[in-house]
Amino acid sequence: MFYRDVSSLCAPGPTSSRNFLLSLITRASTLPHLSQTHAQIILNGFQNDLATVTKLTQKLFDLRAIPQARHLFFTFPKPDIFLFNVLIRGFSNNASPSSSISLYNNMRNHTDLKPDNFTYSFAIMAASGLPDEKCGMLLHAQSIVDGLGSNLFVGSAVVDLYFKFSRVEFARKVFDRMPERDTVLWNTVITGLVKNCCYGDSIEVFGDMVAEGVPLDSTTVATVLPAAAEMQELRVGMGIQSLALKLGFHFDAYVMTGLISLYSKCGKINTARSLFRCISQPDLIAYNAMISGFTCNSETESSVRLFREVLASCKRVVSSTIVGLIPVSSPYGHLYLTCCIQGFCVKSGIISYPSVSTALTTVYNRLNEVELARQLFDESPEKTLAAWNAMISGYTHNGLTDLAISLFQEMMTEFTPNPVTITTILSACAQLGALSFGKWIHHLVKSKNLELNIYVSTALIDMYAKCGNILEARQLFDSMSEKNVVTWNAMISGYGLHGYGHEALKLFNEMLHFGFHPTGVTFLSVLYACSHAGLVREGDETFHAMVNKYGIEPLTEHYACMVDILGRAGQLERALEFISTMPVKPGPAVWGTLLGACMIHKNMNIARMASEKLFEMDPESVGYYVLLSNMYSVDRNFPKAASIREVVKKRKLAKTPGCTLIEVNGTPHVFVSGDRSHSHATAIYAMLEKLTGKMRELGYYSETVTALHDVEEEEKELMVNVHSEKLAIAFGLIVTEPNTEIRIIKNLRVCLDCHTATKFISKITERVIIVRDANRFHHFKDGVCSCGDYW
DNA sequence: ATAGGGTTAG
Repeated sequence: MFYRDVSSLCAPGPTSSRNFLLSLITRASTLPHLSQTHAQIILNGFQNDLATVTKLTQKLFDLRAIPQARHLFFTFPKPDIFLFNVLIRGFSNNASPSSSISLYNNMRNHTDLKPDNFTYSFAIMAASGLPDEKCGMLLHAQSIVDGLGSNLFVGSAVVDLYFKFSRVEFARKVFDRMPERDTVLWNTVITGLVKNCCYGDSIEVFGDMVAEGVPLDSTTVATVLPAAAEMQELRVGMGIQSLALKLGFHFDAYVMTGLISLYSKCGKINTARSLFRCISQPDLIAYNAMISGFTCNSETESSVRLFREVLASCKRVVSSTIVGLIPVSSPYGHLYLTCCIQGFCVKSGIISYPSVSTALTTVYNRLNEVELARQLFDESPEKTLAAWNAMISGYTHNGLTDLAISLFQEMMTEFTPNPVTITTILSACAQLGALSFGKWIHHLVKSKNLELNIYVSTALIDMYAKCGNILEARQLFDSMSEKNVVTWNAMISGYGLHGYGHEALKLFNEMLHFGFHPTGVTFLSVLYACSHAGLVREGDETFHAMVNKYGIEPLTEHYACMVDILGRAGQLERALEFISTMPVKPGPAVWGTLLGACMIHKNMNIARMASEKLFEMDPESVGYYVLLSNMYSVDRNFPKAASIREVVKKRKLAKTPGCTLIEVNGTPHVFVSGDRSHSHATAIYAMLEKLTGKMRELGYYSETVTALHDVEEEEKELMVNVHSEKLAIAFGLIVTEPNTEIRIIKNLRVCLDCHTATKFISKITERVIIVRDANRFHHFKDGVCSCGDYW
């Protein structure tokens, strides 16, 4: 408002020339200073001089005086295209892209003005900050019409625009069709690919750039390094490093920081440390990179020490410094440290930074302190999308999928989900087996052009596999141009889940053929597949390759899986021998698996031994008592079986109630054993009775012996017939069209009787029935189950 | 015009 009365601000002086006024504008470093200059401009009669006003407007934007700049422009009688450009850029740089665009439209109404390459470049940059891509695409088309499509400035802006809207293919097409490409254009493509998680592609483009002899600059190197870091491709990163050394910008501050981050992320913390020591005066960002490097390599002490150093050197600590210090990647055992950091943040006020509270929320969630996490989330004054994502993912990881989904729905009223939200919620869908919700998310992915995001597509594969749609998972897998280890792992474990052992092994070999390095998870997926398909020799070989060829140390899960493979195949003695070779003490998972195998092969001696270990290690878990009791029943040793059930009763151990879910038209229906609460209950029981009759004719009889354990003998047959699986299937038969698939999900393992019954039902009704239980998938068709009655 | 560190994810 100080523009209204300017006369008081300036003393009358000698008449200034235009050049003198221009230099005054350049030198003005504060707003009052500039307004004084403005007064002088008016006094000297230069208020309608284009060059002077343009420069003044530019300066006003530099000093973030947006309303003043706007006022100056709108009171100016005849702006030229250059002045328009200044305004369009100014608004765009000051977070008002919509003002830029309306100014651009305003400009188009002046028939005497012709937009130039700067106009388009600035307007397109502004459009990339809008919520919708349409405006940018229109501008792109208009720039082509005006013959500016091949202009380098315009081209860079267009490429950047498409990347910002995840239109990776569009961006690449524009780039490919540019007749001339300079370093900045190449850099823009590399940056865009990295931002869209196309790390491999960005490295490839970098390679093309080198091959074509395009001059690199430090920006090129600084942008491509994070791609190598993210892929943990140390050798690629080192190749880039040596190139930088040859070209003379290895010691550029941006490059150095990128290298520190590269080595840290590839686990070479000592190299990162010595690079850091090379920097004589590290800036804050270099410190941040080093602190976070220590943290993610579990060198918590070094991290804290460096942080203290930053504090002592009177450098201002920023939120990202703290974020790097928070032990997100290695939270275990750091609850106390996390609380201390939180204390520091509260005292210093840094807690109000969303990134800080989000990182703290994550650590609490990873330490299973869900309530502490939720409290932090609730107390955050500004809830960013990342904060919501952190909390939703925390719920998902802690098995609280229903809370995750309701929080997601709450979030949707404020935000539109980003790739992180989508991967998280897909993981919740996978856990729940919520196929139709997952499909809905898939549509969302398509509408947001996020199919090329490797996290998203991998999560989709995982979701489809875990929700029973293995073919859809495979189609997605085949359509992906870029895959990483996790993608392969997801597909392999999907095959394992469905009992397709040979497909899993085939894929594993393909993966090796393509040069991917298998991880511990890869081997677990392969072993799991072997166990579900009864592939003993293959499992054996895989385990040995993992240890001897790939040098991966097996975890308890790997051992348990091997015990499962041997045990299921009836090689119980070998399984026992295998356990004795374990370098770590076998835990409940290992003995539990062995007990399960004893159950299948009716080996009482080893079962007794395994259960003794289990009761000792894990007395609260009721599952083992059930298994042992069942074994005695099979052995016709009913008194012993009953005595074990007594123990369970006396210690008030509760068995997880079995329940089955079926989704019809997107609505979930949950059944428990003997359930009569469903609105279709009468029809369901009538259907079951009809089916049971037909099944008996075909030779079915209830497997009363092993199905039940804590129920009196006379109740057994009655209850077996109303297991939740059967209720859900009967309901599915009633409400779905003939010949359609029926999919159900059981929270525990499907029992033998239900398994047999489902085979009969699939034959009688000519339906494909897909059952997901706690362990795997069973595909029933024409009286046969894909698991070969071996699960 | 492009640029290094940091939060949320498979």
